[in-house]
Amino acid sequence: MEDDTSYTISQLAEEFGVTTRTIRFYEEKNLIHPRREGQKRIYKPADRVRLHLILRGKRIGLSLDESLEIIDLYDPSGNNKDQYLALIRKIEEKKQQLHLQLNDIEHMISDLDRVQEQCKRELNPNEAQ
Amino acid sequence: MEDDTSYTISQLAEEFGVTTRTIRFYEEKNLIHPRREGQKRIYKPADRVRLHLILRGKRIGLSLDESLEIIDLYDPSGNNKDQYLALIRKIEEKKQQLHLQLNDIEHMISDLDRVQEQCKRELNPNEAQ
DNA sequence: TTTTTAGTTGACGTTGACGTCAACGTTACT
DNA sequence: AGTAACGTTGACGTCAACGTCAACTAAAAA
Repeated sequence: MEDDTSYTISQLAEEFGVTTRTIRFYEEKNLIHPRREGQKRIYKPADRVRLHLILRGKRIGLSLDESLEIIDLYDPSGNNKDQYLALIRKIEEKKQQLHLQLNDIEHMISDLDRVQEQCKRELNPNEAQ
Repeated sequence: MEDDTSYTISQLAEEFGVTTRTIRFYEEKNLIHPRREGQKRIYKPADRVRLHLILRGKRIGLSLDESLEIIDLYDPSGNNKDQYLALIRKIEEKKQQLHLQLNDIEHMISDLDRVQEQCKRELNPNEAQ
């Protein structure tokens, strides 16, 4: 049942539109941990997912460290009750942050909507608003 | 009818939780243009709004240049038909970008929701889900 | 009048996130 | 055996977005 697909560094680079340098840099910063075959890196689906999460994080303005924090929330690396509770709290915090960002973006969009409407009114001053 | 409120640099810094250095830096980058009284900067409500927009941009991961682009969309600095049409298109593009970000964030939130639910299930394995 | 208390202008330092070589090692063809 | 094509490890460069510090000015308070 385990997926034995694997990728080279340039395959992933191509797929996600980043350079190989970038991917190696992420490894240097401990965001990804590909295995080695000889001296070459080989990437498994799990690594691909991590890369995907990092890049999604980047798109919404997270730093690499922040993305790493979120990725770490995915692996329940501890197994006792307290750690689960702590994890749930952390996740709650992250979600709140994200909701704040959602708010900012929604405001920005509706601001732009207003400006756009104003523009259109300038163009057609005669039409009923 | 004009609002003659004005602010010092440190008032704004305090209000928005940034340093005065940051605000001066934004001026150096042509994001804000306060007037001078002697050699001191004096900030008007319009400047405050610009600062607010910049910081909102930062929170959602925009660069200063990107924020500036958006801010510029607010001032219909041109007045002919073509310029309005161009402006409307630009705004549409920005909105689309923002919708993509919205999507990323929503996905991230629902991912975290799932992880959190899974955590809770680990804690109470007996309860009906 | 001296001393705080803002504020100002440089100039240089720093940090994060990579880019850009250079020098080298495999593997795969020809 | 030679030569591409792809990979590797340093090491250094770069750019944005500030931080830090020094040396100065102006106004206000003690």
